[in-house]
Amino acid sequence: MDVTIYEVAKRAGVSIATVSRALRGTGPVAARTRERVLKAVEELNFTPSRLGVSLAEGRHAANGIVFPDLAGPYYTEVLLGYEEVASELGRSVVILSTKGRTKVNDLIKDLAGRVDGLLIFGHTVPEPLVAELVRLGVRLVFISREPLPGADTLRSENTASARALAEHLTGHGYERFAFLGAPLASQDDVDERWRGVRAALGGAIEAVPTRHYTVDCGFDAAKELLGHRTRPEAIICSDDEVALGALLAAEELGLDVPGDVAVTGWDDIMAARHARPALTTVRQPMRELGARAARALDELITGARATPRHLILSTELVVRSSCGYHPRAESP
Amino acid sequence: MDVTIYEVAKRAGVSIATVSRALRGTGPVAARTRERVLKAVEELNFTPSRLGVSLAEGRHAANGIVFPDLAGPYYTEVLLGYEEVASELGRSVVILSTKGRTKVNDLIKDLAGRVDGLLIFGHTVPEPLVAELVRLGVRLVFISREPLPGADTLRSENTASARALAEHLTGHGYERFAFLGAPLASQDDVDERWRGVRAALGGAIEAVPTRHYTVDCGFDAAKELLGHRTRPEAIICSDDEVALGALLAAEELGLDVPGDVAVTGWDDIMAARHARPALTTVRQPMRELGARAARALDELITGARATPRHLILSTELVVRSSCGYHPRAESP
DNA sequence: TTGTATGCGTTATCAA
DNA sequence: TTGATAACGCATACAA
Repeated sequence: MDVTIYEVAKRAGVSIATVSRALRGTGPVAARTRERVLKAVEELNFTPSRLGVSLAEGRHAANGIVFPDLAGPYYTEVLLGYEEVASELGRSVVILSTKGRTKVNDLIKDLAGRVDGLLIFGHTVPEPLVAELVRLGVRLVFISREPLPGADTLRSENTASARALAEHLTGHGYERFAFLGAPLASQDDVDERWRGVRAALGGAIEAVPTRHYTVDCGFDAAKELLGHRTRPEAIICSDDEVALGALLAAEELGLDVPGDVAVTGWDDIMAARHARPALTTVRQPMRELGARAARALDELITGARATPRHLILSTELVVRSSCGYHPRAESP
Repeated sequence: MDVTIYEVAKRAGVSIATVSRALRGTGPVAARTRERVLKAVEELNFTPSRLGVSLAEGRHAANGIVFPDLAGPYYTEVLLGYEEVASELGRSVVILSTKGRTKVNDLIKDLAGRVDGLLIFGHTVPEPLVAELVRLGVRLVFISREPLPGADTLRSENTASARALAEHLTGHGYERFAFLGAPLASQDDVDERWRGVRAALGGAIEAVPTRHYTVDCGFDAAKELLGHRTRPEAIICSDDEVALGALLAAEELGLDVPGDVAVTGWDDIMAARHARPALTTVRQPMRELGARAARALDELITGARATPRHLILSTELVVRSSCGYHPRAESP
């Protein structure tokens, strides 16, 4: 844009203060004056400079979001819910992917300087920097991370879901399990899932790590795993994408799912419903995580709430056909 | 952040001008002075205010992106390429989804005030507003839209790919076709695809519109279509998601693909490879579209290039198994 | 009801 | 080599 409040003021024959008041309704303005101002605004096609407003107001009216990668539906879904609510609250969303970036710290600091608050996934941001951000008073909300002081955290329930899933599978009569996508480093969500199923299944489950949580990695690891003479009866995957890979591997090996081997996922991404066979999984409310994060951030920023809050959203076991035969299979 | 350049200056015993110069290397600073400044910066943990910098520099160092929706892999992939290159060029990315939004114009104007340039998908933005943005000198790049004056446009080739696809299908011996996801309003890409296959296939193809370009809509429309007594031998879909829906519909109706009916998609999203049967489709370089858009915008913003450019990226026919039996079927 | 003047945090010009 | 100081575009306390 180009035209400033001064030109509007001059054209309307008033001061810039009056223009500002007329536009924001932040003080008394005579009806006739307001009209003149509005007319000038219209004629000049004036839009207040975001920079000027932000500088004067001392806020950006923008939220940031930091994720490792946007490939795959999980982060996208969360982002969707986040952006929707943020926009509703009058805030823009500035994104930052850390995948393959060097100098992540600088990028995040820059981002922090552009927004009023940050949504951060898991352990995307190095711990020392998190501490620094907290110290600087940056409003923070984390998704899928253990609680920490000075920031909100938002998670999905994992342990109980893991038990429910394990029990459903033992109900099918399975006795030998594998957990595909086992955590190498501690990735909070996956870690909880793994510990949950292991607690329920005891020694009957074997951990099989993947390099990443992607279809391809799931495919590779499952192919290796299923090639063994003594393959597991059921593969519990860390997430739906890994599970999708496992499904493909089974098919390539000529194995029937769930006849020869059962497979389950986690998250309930859209493709889970469309997979053949349809994937049994644990539904995680991804969009709601994003939406809640936006609201939580808003509370923190506006000061509606001062003390951090740590929320755990509940999940739901979604039984489809990849985990075994059911009397009445749920339709996709 | 909180500490300003004034505090640094005071601590270092110099003026703010010197601090600025020392930090940006934009003028002569004695070595000893620089050291004192840097030390003060370090001790106070000073980071220049983005707002101050932007106001003084007259630029945001940020790009915007406007898309209808982020659900589905297409926009996500483009966004990924866009953000990556933008970040490489030192620019943040501010996103805006128009899906389900009222007052889209205001949102877009606000966004335009936050960034140095905008990437816009197809006809997401109302034409009058586009004209206004052009008039205001906002740098614009469009993806998937016919060329217009005053902005860059970036597209994938559609017509020739359509012909190649049509010829491949007639090579299978099919004679009755349907185009699923036919354009209701003019949606540029889909429109070109439809016109392309119609030109190649003539009267042998029937247009079947869907409400949206989603799996669900594809499913519904395909179920209806395949329920008829005289169903087509091959369904050419507007895009992969619609095609995925068609695959599901066929399965639900007990129809074999490609035995009873052939199905093809467009885009080559990740799920296309993993579909059963694997989807024959036209690959579109989605990430590269995003990456190129970011570079084009940068050229426009820095002034490296003044005149708009209209680019068409080439596509590739990807033959898998959903379109018919091949002597040596390509592995997924 | 309106106007003046100041602050917001930089960069950059021009003197010194 | 350094320092005052004027932009940059707005909001707002305070005065009139």
